[in-house]
Amino acid sequence: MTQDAATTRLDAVKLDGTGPIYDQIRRAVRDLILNGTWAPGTSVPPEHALMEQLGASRMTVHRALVQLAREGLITRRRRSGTIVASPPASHAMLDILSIPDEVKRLGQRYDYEVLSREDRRPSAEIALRFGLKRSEKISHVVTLHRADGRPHVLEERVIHLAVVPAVAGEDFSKMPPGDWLLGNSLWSEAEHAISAVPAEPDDAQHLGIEVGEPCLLIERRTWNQSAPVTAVRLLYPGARHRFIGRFGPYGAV
Amino acid sequence: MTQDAATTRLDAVKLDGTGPIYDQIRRAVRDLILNGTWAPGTSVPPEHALMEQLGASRMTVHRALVQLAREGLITRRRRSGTIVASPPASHAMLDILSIPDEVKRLGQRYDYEVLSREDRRPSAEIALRFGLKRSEKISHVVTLHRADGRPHVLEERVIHLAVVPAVAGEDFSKMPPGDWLLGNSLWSEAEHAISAVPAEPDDAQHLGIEVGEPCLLIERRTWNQSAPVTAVRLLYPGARHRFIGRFGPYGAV
DNA sequence: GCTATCTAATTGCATATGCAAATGACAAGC
DNA sequence: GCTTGTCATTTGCATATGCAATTAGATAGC
Repeated sequence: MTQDAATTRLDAVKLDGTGPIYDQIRRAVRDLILNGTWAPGTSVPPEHALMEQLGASRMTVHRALVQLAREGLITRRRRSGTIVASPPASHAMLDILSIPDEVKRLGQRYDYEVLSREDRRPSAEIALRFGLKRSEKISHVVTLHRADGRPHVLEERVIHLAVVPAVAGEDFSKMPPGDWLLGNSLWSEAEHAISAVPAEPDDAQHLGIEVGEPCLLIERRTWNQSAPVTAVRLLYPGARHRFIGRFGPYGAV
Repeated sequence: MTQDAATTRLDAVKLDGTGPIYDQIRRAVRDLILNGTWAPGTSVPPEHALMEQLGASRMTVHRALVQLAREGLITRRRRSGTIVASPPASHAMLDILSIPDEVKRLGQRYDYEVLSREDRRPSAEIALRFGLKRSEKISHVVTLHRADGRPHVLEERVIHLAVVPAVAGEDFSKMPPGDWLLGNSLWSEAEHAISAVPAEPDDAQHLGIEVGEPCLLIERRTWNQSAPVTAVRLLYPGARHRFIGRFGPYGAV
């Protein structure tokens, strides 16, 4: 079913006069998508409409849209028109991915348990671990994910209440925090760090492994327009997990 | 200094007649670069020349070259023309990178030592570890890299002699195997796997850590046109190393 | 109601044309 | 030799035009 075109207001597209016209158009549309003005699934005005609105030739508009399509922000089909793409669920080696999906892809049964949940200013320990200011109000959630009943990964997460206020009313009983955030927050940038660490006593108990056993630690922080959204530490029992990626010398294969 | 244009034979560009013309051109040029016919640093024929040779309009040729430039395979400058780019030394989180560079970027003094070197068919143990057939002739090299005199990473590598025959005459006294390969082989595809493992006794001794201490293991295999080139296991003391990457929801930031 | 057909909206592609911008090469002048 | 200026080459950008391919939606026929 086609979306209502009224959801993408044509006059929202504004050029900034710097650089080539096609690139001004590209950036204008890109920004409308990234800041959520044009939501995924809504339709982008057809080339003719943009052409008249912006006073550019169709080929110039076309060039901008083709490039956005190659970047994956929009998808285009003849006659149907152009719609805003949904951010890909997974890409490259270590994308933001859903742990339920990750487990199901391995053909295992998934379940999870929220071990603790606190909404308040961070303790000194948590502030240190996640690089927070003590004054920032956050939600702190610890979740254990299981595959076929066995501990799969231990997730410790902070969510910035100022950026994602809706989290206050969510108890993560239907969906673990990572998946809930995918649908309830926007992010424009992420940073990963991978390291190998020995399991601490608490971690070892939750994961059912020996203290000191090697674990793969993935620390991820995400921002939206430079405002921190969430930070997470994912602790995987090292013996059971590998992360795999494929690519070519110039990037994509 | 500009390269001799004679190194890029114009008649080497052949279209295959499938798909849009601009894409045929793009693929034809891309293949000439990837298979080494047009070496990095050599100049690509100017748009006018390709246009006449191929019987396409300049805009069509232009479109193909602009796209290749965006993909990073060529670099273009007005008046100077178009030259084949060198593969980027590093990109994204876990690219093929030079360990000397990695150490120097940390501001530390680099040195290395080749611990062993054997050119022959693989032992059962090595074949298992790298997924080789016992019949393939390989070179097996173990190298310890140091930063400020301290062990930094232990590298164990196999190189396929059939694909990189020149390795037989190289003793890696001037340059470690990874860096030597960057200049003496081509690759079109790579696969990484990251995991956390406990240090084995041998590893622990070389790295100066305790047996069982967590280490980050990076296993990388590279191919050129589906022929295996090299496989390497890089063992980093986990406590001292992290790998960091940054990106946005749609890929590049 | 269901299906086949037609129509028109929309993107995809290629060409031709013209001018702008950057700059390597060379010549002129000191 | 050195600097300065001019010229020609090459890429960058935008427009106008025309046709092809796809297909959603309307229409006609059963």
